[in-house]
Amino acid sequence: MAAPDAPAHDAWSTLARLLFSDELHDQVHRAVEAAGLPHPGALKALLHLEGPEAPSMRAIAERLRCDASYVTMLVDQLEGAGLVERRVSPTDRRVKLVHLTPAGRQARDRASAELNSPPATMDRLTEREARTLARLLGKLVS
Amino acid sequence: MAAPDAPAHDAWSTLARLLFSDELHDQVHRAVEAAGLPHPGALKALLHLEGPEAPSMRAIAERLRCDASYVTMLVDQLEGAGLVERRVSPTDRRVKLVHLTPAGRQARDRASAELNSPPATMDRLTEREARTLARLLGKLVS
DNA sequence: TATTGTTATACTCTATAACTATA
DNA sequence: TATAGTTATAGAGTATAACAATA
Repeated sequence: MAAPDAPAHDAWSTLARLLFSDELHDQVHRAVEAAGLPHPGALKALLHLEGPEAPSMRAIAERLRCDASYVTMLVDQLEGAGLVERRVSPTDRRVKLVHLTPAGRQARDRASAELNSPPATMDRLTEREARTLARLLGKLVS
Repeated sequence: MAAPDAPAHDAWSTLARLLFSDELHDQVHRAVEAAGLPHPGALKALLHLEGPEAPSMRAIAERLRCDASYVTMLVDQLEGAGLVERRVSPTDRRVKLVHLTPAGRQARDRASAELNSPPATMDRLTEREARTLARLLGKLVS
């Protein structure tokens, strides 16, 4: 563990505070509403359907770190809202692949735009500072 | 809303990804355990008791953006664990102020230390970069 | 009458266990 | 027999509504 006065410690603890900020909390809820979803769990599932491959129920459960039975309910809701559809896998009839519908793609994009739109406090940074911030954070997530 | 290619947008979307990472998710749960709390909601409440002023039940509800009745249950749990105590306000007998006990202060500090300890990926930044990052993030949270 | 906090209650989110169908 | 998904059920987390005490 880094010393409590190390720059790395300072940077990280500020980041951690941001996690608990009302700012972020509200933004998630706005994104949930923007996509017309019942709760944040459904949003998380929808955002994980980003890639070109339609994942299986089990694959979704593993990415979300939740139980398979919960994915059943989650996909039931999304399917009820017309955002996804289940298709039986051509290679294994036990497996169901979850495909985004056009409406689902729109909902996901709306939610994504809402989540990624910077909050008002971002105005406190100059353009140059924002660019620096993006670069430094990029090193942490890659 | 900022243009999707603006530096502010880049910075924030990277930040958002980081805040939803499993890394941070796991760290929160370790902090919850370090303080001996039943769930993350209680941790959030405990961390909001940081300042010198003991907040009222209602003030906590507003900061946590939850219902007052839930704060009653939350403070019941914290009080049952000996971490806080309710005191009737001297100026308004309807109001109850929530004070940290010495044990509560210790628990909060343990959780805080766990939450603030930087993960391994922080090593990717030089000391100078970390200092810059801390400064820029600091502008966002103050 | 309006406000603070509590109690009683109900709803939502998530997990465990037992079951069906396919491999 | 083992695996993918579903159903039934139970538990935790959170909200709503009615209430008591104080202002």
